[in-house]
Amino acid sequence: MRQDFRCNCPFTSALDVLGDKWMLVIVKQMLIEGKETFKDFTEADEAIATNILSSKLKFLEEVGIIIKTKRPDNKKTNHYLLTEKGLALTPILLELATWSDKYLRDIHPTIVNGKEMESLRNDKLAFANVLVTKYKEKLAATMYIR
Amino acid sequence: MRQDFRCNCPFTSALDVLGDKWMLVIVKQMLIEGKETFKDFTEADEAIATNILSSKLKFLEEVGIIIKTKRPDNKKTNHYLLTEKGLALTPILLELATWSDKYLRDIHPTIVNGKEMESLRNDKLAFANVLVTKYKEKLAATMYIR
DNA sequence: TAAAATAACTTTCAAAATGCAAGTGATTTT
DNA sequence: AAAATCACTTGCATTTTGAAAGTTATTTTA
Repeated sequence: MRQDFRCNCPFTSALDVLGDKWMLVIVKQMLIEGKETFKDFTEADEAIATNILSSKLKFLEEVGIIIKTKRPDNKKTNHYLLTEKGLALTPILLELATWSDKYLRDIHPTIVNGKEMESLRNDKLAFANVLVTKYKEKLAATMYIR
Repeated sequence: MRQDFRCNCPFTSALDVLGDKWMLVIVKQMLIEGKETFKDFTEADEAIATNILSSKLKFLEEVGIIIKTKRPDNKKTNHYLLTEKGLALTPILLELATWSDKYLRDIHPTIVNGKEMESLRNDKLAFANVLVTKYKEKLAATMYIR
């Protein structure tokens, strides 16, 4: 899956990479829901088809947003992890959720609205920092091999 | 074009509406490049096909991100304008551009990097405020009818 | 004021992306 | 050793996207 950019606009170029139904959903599942393995993703609420998942993971890796690793004790299971480039998508994700929270309830009233959402509304930057810190702590605490 | 939501996740729901190649590009063209008319959009760098443009404008209107207006002196030309809900997408757009600026240059070196980008890097919030204020001033200074 | 040009689409058809369901092959687990 | 699991791939139908040409109402120009 080779990447073509429509033009030199930074907005458009971001969307050339991220602008589809799945890319940021997968990143969200990794960052917020702790999903790592192929199976994890297939079991998510969003129910992505395995062939699509496969191609999207490949593309996310090509672009450098994730890397594919294994645990030392298991040759079968792959663990997909966010890189710095991937973790840097956090602010985009949080702005998306903030916008949903405020402007999408009129046409989609069942959007979740729990503690997490409140905490995000309260202090977006702090929320981002906690997420990224926790993610990095998980990486540091676990043995992954490329 | 009816909208279905995959689940109740605020992140995913935002992407159910915005997650494609075109939605946010059109919003960007309106907010940053001052585009208003059907023709304006077809002449942009991104070169959207007219049938796609037509369907996306319809959807943006359905969702409440834009409204379709006319000027009092012209019955032919439509002017598409951002609503509050649409203007509230500004932070998402700026985060996308910021991410491109920092993380996409490795695979796309010709991304523009001028004064605007520097100003955005410098103070994202101020940049957002200027954009939104200017847009609202334009609306206030011009006669549009629904 | 009639003819030409323009704006905003729609239609048609081809190509690409998405999605479902059913494999496959290499580990792991029982 | 057999069964189960994980990470996919394949085949095919459906949906979305895209290019190109056509349509209609309104403006502009000669």
